Amino acid sequence: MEQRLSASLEDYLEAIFHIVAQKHVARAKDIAQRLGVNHSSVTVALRSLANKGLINYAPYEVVTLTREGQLASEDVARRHNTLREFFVKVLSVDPDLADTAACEMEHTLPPDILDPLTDFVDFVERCPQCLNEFRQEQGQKNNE
Amino acid sequence: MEQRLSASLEDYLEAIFHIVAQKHVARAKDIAQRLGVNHSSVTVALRSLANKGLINYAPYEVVTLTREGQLASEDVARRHNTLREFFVKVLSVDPDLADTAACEMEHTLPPDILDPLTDFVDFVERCPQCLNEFRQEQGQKNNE
DNA sequence: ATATATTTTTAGAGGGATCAAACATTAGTC
DNA sequence: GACTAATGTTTGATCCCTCTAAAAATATAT
Repeated sequence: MEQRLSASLEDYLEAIFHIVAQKHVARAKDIAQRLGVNHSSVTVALRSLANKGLINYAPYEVVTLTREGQLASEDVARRHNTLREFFVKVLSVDPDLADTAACEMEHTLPPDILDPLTDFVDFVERCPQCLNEFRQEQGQKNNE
Repeated sequence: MEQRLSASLEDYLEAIFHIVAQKHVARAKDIAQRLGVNHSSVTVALRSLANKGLINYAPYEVVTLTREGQLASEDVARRHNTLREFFVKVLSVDPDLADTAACEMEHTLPPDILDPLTDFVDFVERCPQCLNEFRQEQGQKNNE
Protein backbone atom coordinates (compact mmCIF):
# COMPACT_ATOMS: atom_id res chain seq x y z
CA MET A 1 0.00 0.00 0.00
CA GLU A 2 1.38 3.36 1.07
CA GLN A 3 1.18 4.77 -2.42
CA ARG A 4 2.23 8.37 -2.72
CA LEU A 5 -0.69 10.58 -3.66
CA SER A 6 -0.57 13.52 -6.03
CA ALA A 7 -1.30 16.97 -4.66
CA SER A 8 -4.60 16.88 -6.48
CA LEU A 9 -5.73 13.58 -4.99
CA GLU A 10 -4.68 14.77 -1.54
CA ASP A 11 -6.93 17.76 -2.02
CA TYR A 12 -9.85 15.52 -2.90
CA LEU A 13 -9.15 13.28 0.04
CA GLU A 14 -8.95 16.22 2.41
CA ALA A 15 -12.21 17.63 1.08
CA ILE A 16 -13.91 14.29 1.60
CA PHE A 17 -12.47 14.13 5.11
CA HIS A 18 -14.04 17.45 6.05
CA ILE A 19 -17.38 16.80 4.38
CA VAL A 20 -17.67 13.37 5.98
CA ALA A 21 -16.76 14.85 9.36
CA GLN A 22 -19.73 17.13 8.97
CA LYS A 23 -22.31 15.10 7.05
CA HIS A 24 -21.15 11.49 7.52
CA VAL A 25 -21.08 10.97 3.75
CA ALA A 26 -19.72 13.06 0.90
CA ARG A 27 -21.40 13.64 -2.43
CA ALA A 28 -19.72 14.52 -5.69
CA LYS A 29 -21.52 17.83 -5.74
CA ASP A 30 -20.19 18.86 -2.32
CA ILE A 31 -16.67 17.91 -3.28
CA ALA A 32 -16.86 19.82 -6.55
CA GLN A 33 -18.19 22.86 -4.77
CA ARG A 34 -15.61 22.77 -2.01
CA LEU A 35 -12.69 22.46 -4.40
CA GLY A 36 -14.14 24.75 -7.03
CA VAL A 37 -13.73 22.20 -9.73
CA ASN A 38 -15.94 20.63 -12.40
CA HIS A 39 -18.17 17.69 -11.54
CA SER A 40 -16.50 15.54 -14.14
CA SER A 41 -13.11 16.07 -12.54
CA VAL A 42 -14.54 14.75 -9.30
CA THR A 43 -15.70 11.56 -10.98
CA VAL A 44 -12.21 10.87 -12.26
CA ALA A 45 -10.66 11.55 -8.86
CA LEU A 46 -13.17 9.37 -7.02
CA ARG A 47 -12.49 6.46 -9.32
CA SER A 48 -8.79 6.87 -8.67
CA LEU A 49 -9.15 7.09 -4.90
CA ALA A 50 -11.45 4.06 -4.90
CA ASN A 51 -8.91 2.10 -6.95
CA LYS A 52 -6.30 2.89 -4.35
CA GLY A 53 -8.58 1.59 -1.63
CA LEU A 54 -8.93 4.94 0.09
CA ILE A 55 -12.65 5.52 -0.30
CA ASN A 56 -15.82 3.46 -0.49
CA TYR A 57 -17.41 4.44 -3.73
CA ALA A 58 -19.35 3.12 -6.69
CA PRO A 59 -20.83 5.18 -9.54
CA TYR A 60 -23.82 7.28 -8.44
CA GLU A 61 -23.19 6.48 -4.80
CA VAL A 62 -22.11 8.56 -1.86
CA VAL A 63 -18.55 8.52 -0.62
CA THR A 64 -17.06 7.47 2.69
CA LEU A 65 -13.50 6.86 3.77
CA THR A 66 -12.01 3.41 4.21
CA ARG A 67 -9.75 2.78 7.20
CA GLU A 68 -6.76 3.45 4.95
CA GLY A 69 -8.37 6.59 3.59
CA GLN A 70 -9.16 7.79 7.06
CA LEU A 71 -5.52 7.52 8.06
CA ALA A 72 -4.30 9.12 4.85
CA SER A 73 -6.68 12.05 5.10
CA GLU A 74 -5.82 12.59 8.74
CA ASP A 75 -2.22 12.76 7.70
CA VAL A 76 -2.97 15.46 5.14
CA ALA A 77 -5.08 17.36 7.66
CA ARG A 78 -2.29 17.16 10.21
CA ARG A 79 0.20 18.67 7.77
CA HIS A 80 -2.30 21.35 6.88
CA ASN A 81 -3.03 22.25 10.49
CA THR A 82 0.57 22.36 11.58
CA LEU A 83 1.45 24.70 8.75
CA ARG A 84 -1.52 26.97 9.39
CA GLU A 85 -0.84 27.10 13.11
CA PHE A 86 2.77 27.94 12.47
CA PHE A 87 1.85 30.71 10.07
CA VAL A 88 -0.72 32.20 12.40
CA LYS A 89 0.84 31.68 15.81
CA VAL A 90 4.47 32.27 15.00
CA LEU A 91 4.48 34.44 11.90
CA SER A 92 1.24 36.30 12.72
CA VAL A 93 -0.08 35.76 9.23
CA ASP A 94 -3.74 36.50 8.54
CA PRO A 95 -5.72 33.29 9.24
CA ASP A 96 -7.34 33.15 5.82
CA LEU A 97 -4.05 33.61 4.06
CA ALA A 98 -2.46 31.07 6.36
CA ASP A 99 -5.12 28.53 5.50
CA THR A 100 -4.77 29.09 1.78
CA ALA A 101 -1.00 28.81 1.93
CA ALA A 102 -1.18 25.72 4.13
CA CYS A 103 -3.46 24.12 1.58
CA GLU A 104 -0.86 24.60 -1.14
CA MET A 105 2.20 23.70 0.88
CA GLU A 106 0.83 20.71 2.77
CA HIS A 107 1.45 18.40 -0.17
CA THR A 108 5.20 18.78 -0.13
CA LEU A 109 5.84 18.88 3.60
CA PRO A 110 7.87 15.77 4.45
CA PRO A 111 7.56 13.93 7.79
CA ASP A 112 11.11 14.90 8.78
CA ILE A 113 10.08 18.54 8.73
CA LEU A 114 6.53 18.06 9.97
CA ASP A 115 7.65 16.54 13.25
CA PRO A 116 10.03 19.25 14.43
CA LEU A 117 7.67 21.91 13.09
CA THR A 118 4.87 20.48 15.20
CA ASP A 119 7.18 20.43 18.20
CA PHE A 120 8.08 24.02 17.54
CA VAL A 121 4.48 25.20 17.38
CA ASP A 122 3.83 23.35 20.64
CA PHE A 123 6.82 25.05 22.18
CA VAL A 124 5.63 28.51 21.16
CA GLU A 125 2.19 27.77 22.57
CA ARG A 126 3.74 26.88 25.91
CA CYS A 127 6.12 29.80 25.85
CA PRO A 128 4.61 32.68 23.87
CA GLN A 129 6.86 35.22 25.54
CA CYS A 130 9.86 33.52 23.93
CA LEU A 131 8.85 35.34 20.76
CA ASN A 132 8.07 38.68 22.37
CA GLU A 133 10.93 40.51 20.75
CA PHE A 134 10.09 39.14 17.35
CA ARG A 135 6.44 40.07 17.70
CA GLN A 136 7.40 43.56 18.73
CA GLU A 137 9.59 43.98 15.68
CA GLN A 138 6.83 42.72 13.43
CA GLY A 139 4.36 45.05 15.07
CA GLN A 140 6.60 48.04 14.43
CA LYS A 141 7.00 47.00 10.85
CA ASN A 142 3.26 46.94 10.30
CA ASN A 143 2.73 50.32 11.87
CA GLU A 144 5.13 52.13 9.62
CA MET B 1 4.34 39.98 -17.87
CA GLU B 2 4.50 38.45 -14.41
CA GLN B 3 3.23 35.10 -15.57
CA ARG B 4 2.98 32.49 -12.87
CA LEU B 5 5.41 29.64 -13.50
CA SER B 6 4.74 25.96 -12.91
CA ALA B 7 6.79 24.16 -10.30
CA SER B 8 8.57 22.37 -13.09
CA LEU B 9 9.57 25.53 -14.93
CA GLU B 10 10.71 27.08 -11.68
CA ASP B 11 12.98 24.09 -11.18
CA TYR B 12 14.48 24.58 -14.62
CA LEU B 13 14.92 28.29 -14.01
CA GLU B 14 16.58 27.65 -10.68
CA ALA B 15 18.92 25.08 -12.22
CA ILE B 16 19.90 27.54 -14.93
CA PHE B 17 20.45 30.18 -12.28
CA HIS B 18 22.95 28.01 -10.43
CA ILE B 19 24.73 26.75 -13.51
CA VAL B 20 25.07 30.24 -14.95
CA ALA B 21 26.36 31.49 -11.62
CA GLN B 22 29.14 28.94 -11.90
CA LYS B 23 29.86 28.68 -15.62
CA HIS B 24 28.37 31.86 -17.06
CA VAL B 25 26.27 29.88 -19.48
CA ALA B 26 24.11 26.79 -19.11
CA ARG B 27 23.93 23.91 -21.51
CA ALA B 28 21.05 21.52 -21.97
CA LYS B 29 23.23 18.64 -20.84
CA ASP B 30 24.07 20.32 -17.53
CA ILE B 31 20.47 21.16 -16.85
CA ALA B 32 19.33 17.61 -17.60
CA GLN B 33 22.01 16.21 -15.33
CA ARG B 34 21.26 18.57 -12.47
CA LEU B 35 17.54 17.87 -12.54
CA GLY B 36 17.85 14.19 -13.34
CA VAL B 37 15.59 14.43 -16.36
CA ASN B 38 15.78 13.47 -20.00
CA HIS B 39 17.44 15.77 -22.51
CA SER B 40 14.26 16.02 -24.50
CA SER B 41 12.39 17.34 -21.49
CA VAL B 42 14.96 20.09 -21.21
CA THR B 43 14.41 21.14 -24.80
CA VAL B 44 10.68 21.54 -24.19
CA ALA B 45 11.27 23.53 -21.02
CA LEU B 46 13.84 25.80 -22.63
CA ARG B 47 11.49 26.62 -25.46
CA SER B 48 8.82 27.48 -22.93
CA LEU B 49 11.08 29.66 -20.80
CA ALA B 50 12.34 31.43 -23.92
CA ASN B 51 8.77 32.09 -25.05
CA LYS B 52 8.09 33.70 -21.70
CA GLY B 53 11.11 35.93 -22.16
CA LEU B 54 13.00 34.50 -19.21
CA ILE B 55 16.02 33.05 -20.99
CA ASN B 56 18.13 33.81 -24.04
CA TYR B 57 18.01 30.68 -26.08
CA ALA B 58 17.83 29.38 -29.61
CA PRO B 59 18.05 25.73 -30.69
CA TYR B 60 21.52 24.26 -30.22
CA GLU B 61 22.71 27.33 -28.37
CA VAL B 62 23.76 27.87 -24.78
CA VAL B 63 21.40 29.43 -22.27
CA THR B 64 21.64 32.63 -20.29
CA LEU B 65 19.08 34.51 -18.23
CA THR B 66 17.34 37.64 -19.42
CA ARG B 67 16.85 40.49 -16.98
CA GLU B 68 13.35 39.16 -16.29
CA GLY B 69 14.67 35.64 -15.88
CA GLN B 70 17.37 36.83 -13.55
CA LEU B 71 14.78 38.43 -11.28
CA ALA B 72 12.45 35.43 -11.47
CA SER B 73 15.20 32.95 -10.67
CA GLU B 74 16.47 35.07 -7.80
CA ASP B 75 12.96 35.02 -6.44
CA VAL B 76 12.85 31.23 -6.54
CA ALA B 77 16.30 31.02 -4.96
CA ARG B 78 15.23 33.39 -2.20
CA ARG B 79 12.23 31.24 -1.35
CA HIS B 80 14.43 28.17 -1.39
CA ASN B 81 17.07 29.70 0.85
CA THR B 82 14.65 31.09 3.39
CA LEU B 83 12.97 27.73 3.74
CA ARG B 84 16.24 25.86 4.05
CA GLU B 85 17.61 28.31 6.59
CA PHE B 86 14.46 28.02 8.63
CA PHE B 87 14.58 24.25 8.57
CA VAL B 88 18.23 24.13 9.55
CA LYS B 89 18.55 27.03 11.95
CA VAL B 90 15.24 26.84 13.73
CA LEU B 91 14.10 23.25 13.38
CA SER B 92 17.60 21.73 13.39
CA VAL B 93 16.82 19.60 10.38
CA ASP B 94 19.66 17.83 8.59
CA PRO B 95 21.01 20.23 5.92
CA ASP B 96 20.58 17.79 3.05
CA LEU B 97 17.02 17.00 4.03
CA ALA B 98 16.35 20.68 4.50
CA ASP B 99 17.60 21.43 1.02
CA THR B 100 15.52 18.69 -0.56
CA ALA B 101 12.39 19.78 1.27
CA ALA B 102 13.01 23.44 0.43
CA CYS B 103 13.27 22.48 -3.22
CA GLU B 104 9.82 20.93 -3.11
CA MET B 105 8.11 23.53 -0.99
CA GLU B 106 9.58 26.65 -2.56
CA HIS B 107 7.08 26.58 -5.40
CA THR B 108 4.06 27.13 -3.22
CA LEU B 109 5.45 29.59 -0.69
CA PRO B 110 3.53 32.85 -1.18
CA PRO B 111 5.11 36.29 -0.63
CA ASP B 112 2.87 36.97 2.36
CA ILE B 113 4.48 34.05 4.15
CA LEU B 114 7.95 34.44 2.73
CA ASP B 115 8.38 37.92 4.19
CA PRO B 116 7.56 37.20 7.82
CA LEU B 117 9.41 33.88 7.59
CA THR B 118 12.51 35.71 6.42
CA ASP B 119 12.11 38.17 9.28
CA PHE B 120 11.78 35.29 11.69
CA VAL B 121 14.94 33.57 10.51
CA ASP B 122 16.76 36.90 10.84
CA PHE B 123 15.41 37.26 14.33
CA VAL B 124 16.60 33.84 15.38
CA GLU B 125 20.03 34.57 13.96
CA ARG B 126 20.25 37.72 16.05
CA CYS B 127 18.84 36.01 19.14
CA PRO B 128 19.72 32.32 19.11
CA GLN B 129 19.22 32.01 22.85
CA CYS B 130 15.54 32.84 22.38
CA LEU B 131 15.16 29.24 21.24
CA ASN B 132 17.33 27.68 23.91
CA GLU B 133 14.50 25.89 25.62
CA PHE B 134 13.18 24.51 22.39
CA ARG B 135 16.60 23.29 21.33
CA GLN B 136 17.07 21.61 24.65
CA GLU B 137 13.77 19.79 24.32
CA GLN B 138 14.66 18.67 20.83
CA GLY B 139 18.05 17.49 21.99
CA GLN B 140 16.50 15.38 24.72
CA LYS B 141 14.12 13.90 22.22
CA ASN B 142 16.94 12.79 19.95
CA ASN B 143 18.91 11.22 22.77
CA GLU B 144 16.12 8.95 23.89
C1' DA C 1 38.32 17.61 -44.38
C1' DT C 2 36.40 13.56 -43.06
C1' DA C 3 34.99 10.34 -39.76
C1' DT C 4 33.59 9.94 -35.05
C1' DA C 5 31.69 11.32 -30.82
C1' DT C 6 28.87 14.38 -28.32
C1' DT C 7 25.06 17.13 -27.79
C1' DT C 8 20.58 18.58 -28.96
C1' DT C 9 16.18 18.31 -31.09
C1' DT C 10 12.10 15.93 -33.12
C1' DA C 11 8.60 12.57 -33.26
C1' DG C 12 5.46 9.86 -31.02
C1' DA C 13 3.38 8.19 -26.94
C1' DG C 14 1.48 8.11 -22.23
C1' DG C 15 0.07 9.75 -17.56
C1' DG C 16 -2.46 13.21 -14.99
C1' DA C 17 -5.49 16.86 -14.44
C1' DT C 18 -8.79 19.91 -16.08
C1' DC C 19 -13.03 21.55 -18.65
C1' DA C 20 -17.62 21.80 -21.44
C1' DA C 21 -21.25 19.47 -23.33
C1' DA C 22 -23.97 15.50 -23.96
C1' DC C 23 -25.90 11.68 -21.70
C1' DA C 24 -27.50 8.65 -17.74
C1' DT C 25 -29.23 7.91 -13.27
C1' DT C 26 -31.45 8.94 -9.02
C1' DA C 27 -34.70 11.33 -6.16
C1' DG C 28 -38.68 14.08 -5.40
C1' DT C 29 -43.22 15.53 -6.67
C1' DC C 30 -47.61 15.35 -8.38
C1' DG D 1 -46.09 5.22 -11.48
C1' DA D 2 -44.52 8.96 -14.59
C1' DC D 3 -42.30 13.62 -14.96
C1' DT D 4 -39.13 16.76 -13.73
C1' DA D 5 -35.23 18.50 -11.31
C1' DA D 6 -31.02 17.50 -9.39
C1' DT D 7 -27.03 14.94 -9.44
C1' DG D 8 -23.51 12.13 -11.51
C1' DT D 9 -20.92 10.13 -15.49
C1' DT D 10 -19.07 9.76 -20.14
C1' DT D 11 -17.02 11.66 -24.12
C1' DG D 12 -13.83 14.31 -26.37
C1' DA D 13 -10.70 17.98 -26.10
C1' DT D 14 -6.66 20.58 -24.18
C1' DC D 15 -2.60 21.45 -21.38
C1' DC D 16 1.58 20.18 -19.02
C1' DC D 17 5.25 17.17 -18.15
C1' DT D 18 7.67 13.20 -18.92
C1' DC D 19 9.87 9.41 -21.51
C1' DT D 20 12.19 6.46 -25.46
C1' DA D 21 13.99 6.14 -29.85
C1' DA D 22 15.56 8.16 -33.85
C1' DA D 23 17.33 11.96 -36.43
C1' DA D 24 19.85 16.15 -36.87
C1' DA D 25 23.27 19.44 -35.68
C1' DT D 26 27.54 20.57 -33.65
C1' DA D 27 32.12 19.70 -31.89
C1' DT D 28 36.32 16.90 -31.82
C1' DA D 29 40.10 14.23 -33.43
C1' DT D 30 42.97 12.26 -36.61
